Amino acid sequence: MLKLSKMTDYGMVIMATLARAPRSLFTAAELARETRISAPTVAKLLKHLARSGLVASERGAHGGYRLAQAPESVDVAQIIAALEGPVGLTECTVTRGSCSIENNCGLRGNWQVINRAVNNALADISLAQIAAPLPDISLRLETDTTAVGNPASA
Amino acid sequence: MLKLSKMTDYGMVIMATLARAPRSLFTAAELARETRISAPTVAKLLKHLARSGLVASERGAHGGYRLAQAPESVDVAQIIAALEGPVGLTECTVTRGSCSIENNCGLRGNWQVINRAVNNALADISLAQIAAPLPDISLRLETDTTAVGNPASA
DNA sequence: ATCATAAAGGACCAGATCAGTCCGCTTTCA
DNA sequence: TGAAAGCGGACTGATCTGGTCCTTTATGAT
Repeated sequence: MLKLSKMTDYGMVIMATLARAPRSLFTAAELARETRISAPTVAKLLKHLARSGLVASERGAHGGYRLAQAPESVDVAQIIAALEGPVGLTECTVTRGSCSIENNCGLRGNWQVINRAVNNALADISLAQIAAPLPDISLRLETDTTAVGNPASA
Repeated sequence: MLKLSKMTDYGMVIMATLARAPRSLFTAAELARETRISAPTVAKLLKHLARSGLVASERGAHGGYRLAQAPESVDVAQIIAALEGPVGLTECTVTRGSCSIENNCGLRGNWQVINRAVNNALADISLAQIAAPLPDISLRLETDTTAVGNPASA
């Protein structure tokens, strides 16, 4: 299905939550409550996000996490990369010599281009757009907006 | 890493091989030899590809597989969809009600747009381009063609 | 007719990966 | 000094993936 891991998905939700109050400090527990994701999982994710510099942490009694950068300057590709490594549809484009066919195949170069195309698609979308209550991004990315319908109103 | 399954990867190699002789009939065994992928695996893949209409099969003594459509009119997104279902980065965009957060999340609509962007990137590349010995596709998709080097010469 | 070839379909298994939890340690503030 | 909160990693159970095998069906050749 070419889907990203649930963890990454959760991570995106957490990032979106942080992005709606970009300057505020949240404890892991608060974020767990807000997102309905289990506390240990949230904690784990936040550690990863902190290590890759997407969120800033403050330790100690009144510690917590906050976004490290403005929501507008973070993109989806970055978040995905932080949580599951760089986008690479095939093994061979990331780790050479990992595929038994490598010699016969000859598609390697082409895959690399495809990866870049996908990556660009993801890099075109900012965290701010993801966090926005609703459409916003529908317009500029695609004319055909089938099935995006969703009657929310802040 | 947002990668597709090895099976899909192999499937792509098989499709590329078929595409280099679009009218010829290949037995599963021949394709296995040519691609260096194990025979049972190739057979399995071909079954899937046949069911989704990307390859045509002929049973019986002189049977085999051939491409069902011209390489130019098949795209990467189709092949991926055939082998691992429709592109959908998150569960919720494919199967509603599968995510425990679904209500709180609010990103669903946005994800759908992202999926479409990725899908378009993949649909922009034809099987013919994938099967081409080399660059071809480098130019039109991306200016930055770092590391596509590969000294093949049919 | 019968046999060999080849695809169709599905059952099956071992191993890897993933989601999720838990622990002990460190830092900060009251 | 103790409570709150992050840090780092180990661990486990369940799911999924890759890969194999077997039986059945269809076709062509002898």
